[in-house]
Amino acid sequence: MEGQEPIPPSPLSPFNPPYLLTPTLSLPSSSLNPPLDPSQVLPEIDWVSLLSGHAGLGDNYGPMMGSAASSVMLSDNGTEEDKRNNDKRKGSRMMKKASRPRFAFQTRSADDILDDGYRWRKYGQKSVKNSVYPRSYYRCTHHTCIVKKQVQRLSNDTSIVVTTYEGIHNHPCEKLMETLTPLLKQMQFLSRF
DNA sequence: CGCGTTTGACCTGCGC
DNA sequence: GCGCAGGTCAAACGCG
Repeated sequence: MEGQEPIPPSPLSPFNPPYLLTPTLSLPSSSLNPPLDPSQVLPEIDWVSLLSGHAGLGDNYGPMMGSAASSVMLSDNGTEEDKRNNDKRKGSRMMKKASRPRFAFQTRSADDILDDGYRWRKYGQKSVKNSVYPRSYYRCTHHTCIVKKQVQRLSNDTSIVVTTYEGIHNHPCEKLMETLTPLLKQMQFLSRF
């Protein structure tokens, strides 16, 4: 992937939900990186486990977010309706195999958490095999939103963070709304004249 | 006090 | 069936 020309964002991208555009990523200095060469990174990261859908890696493999990251995208449309919905435990403990779109990408950043405008709550952290760094699990804090993301730093290139999103936000980006609300009010005010 | 993080336990899926 | 690895829960804790 060449990553130089502007690449239309993927419709499945969590940064581009169908109904709204999020502002450009506000990453800490030096985070928006030169395009990564995935061939250097892919061998180490376990994309299959990261994306852990059963779809093959090659299914949807393409660039996204311009030069910000190299990425892997796939949507595992859970074809088989799961018969194992027997979540007799507290609530629905083990989620059925996700039928939500998953999207992974890499960023070069000193911070594990990139500010994508949404609010996330960490609900777990696990050390994973073949990786020095643990994988962190986050959920969107919006009460109606079930989007999750996983964040993991590569062990052979510690400047690279792999973020995997699962699902699409069903609510507006809060930071964007914060930014836009005053503007909208002003526009409404001006439009009266 | 509310919200977010930490962390150990628990659960499921999968390979052998 | 067993063990391992990954994913989630929830109590405890910290912070503003």
